[in-house]
Amino acid sequence: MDAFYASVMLRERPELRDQPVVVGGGHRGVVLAANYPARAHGVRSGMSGTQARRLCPQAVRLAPDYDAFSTVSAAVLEVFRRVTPLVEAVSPDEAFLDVRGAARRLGTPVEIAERVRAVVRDEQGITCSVGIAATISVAKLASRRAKPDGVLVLPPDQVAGYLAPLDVGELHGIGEKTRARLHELGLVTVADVTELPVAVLQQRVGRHLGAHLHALAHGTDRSELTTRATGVFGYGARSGAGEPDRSMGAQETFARDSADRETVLREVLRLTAKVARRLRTAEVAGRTVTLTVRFSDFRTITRSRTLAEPTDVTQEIYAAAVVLHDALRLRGVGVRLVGVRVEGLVPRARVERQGVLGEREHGWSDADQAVDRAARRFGSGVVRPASLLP
DNA sequence: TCTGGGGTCCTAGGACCC
DNA sequence: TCTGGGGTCCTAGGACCC
Repeated sequence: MDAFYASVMLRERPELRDQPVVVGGGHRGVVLAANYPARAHGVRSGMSGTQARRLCPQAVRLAPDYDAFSTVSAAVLEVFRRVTPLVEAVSPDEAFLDVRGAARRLGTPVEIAERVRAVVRDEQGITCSVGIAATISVAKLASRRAKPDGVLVLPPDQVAGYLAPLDVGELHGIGEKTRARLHELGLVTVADVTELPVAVLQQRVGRHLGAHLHALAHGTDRSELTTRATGVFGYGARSGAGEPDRSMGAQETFARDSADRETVLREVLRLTAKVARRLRTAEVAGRTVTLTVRFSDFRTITRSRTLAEPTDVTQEIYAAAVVLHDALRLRGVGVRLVGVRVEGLVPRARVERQGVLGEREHGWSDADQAVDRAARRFGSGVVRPASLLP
């Protein structure tokens, strides 16, 4: 989707279309999306709201409507799945489609692309762009270059010529750090990389990255899709397609840094409850609990603990998080953000709970389930720990 | 009033096992 | 005068993506 979050918000405010509009970027926040007029002023998603306001003070700032994003995201994913079941959703607003099997039914890739674009436009009122190629990374690059509202095809015989003059940083998967490192090595363009044998690349940047970089530069990275829909507002898991997620987590930046243990732990509990609920909804449980703490100076650490068996129980995850927190002995250190993540997820059906002698017949797991039932019936947040009451 | 939140994958060292 | 080699698991950090 083109400028997804901004485009969705502008459906309700069409009069703002030609003005610079920024979604998100409130107090301590970053820009979720900027429409093209705002981008003309240099505003980009991911940029701090402060910086965006400096670049474009006249921009209209809209608060994100996550319900709308989630609805549109699911609808667009459905449009993709009408084309092919081979969909790899990479984010709420983007996916790879393997259309090799759809040709006889739906026509050439370009015809399929135009059809998808028309349906998304007509049904959802937003525009999107499509890149077509034989591999993931080249398709991704083509779609970026097709924006906004366009289609770009890169046939295999044109890939090498197209990639050659580009900066290595344009390759999908080569970020800021790796780009800088490659530049230091004298590898500035994709052509510079293709001149080197894979063994030399591996020797210079490491075995894995070297092989990956070599494939990216030659346009020969993977073409098979993973149907796991990661972090896409949970729709992948809910639709039952593909593998389960590998981890689930939640984190939040405080409105003001806090050095108070009770305040920090209250937030940890709130985040834990949220994550545990998502685990239960997805019918998975996890063994490793990771606590993330970001300090006032932005230094960020993680501490993790692997339990004897997977859990989806709020109090068990929270207990682990508290142990991790207290082991840090923060005492008066300013905390900017805390996060809780559960990894090593397995389907709950596969978890055999080990009985403990003397254990109560009913425990926290029953409490969680009761809370879940109440939430389904009366809305989330109707039952919560007393410490989280306002 | 600098710098969000959701993820995946890789690396590297140490413990542990055979 | 000694301490191999292969594997897995755990932990912490970091790069990257949107």
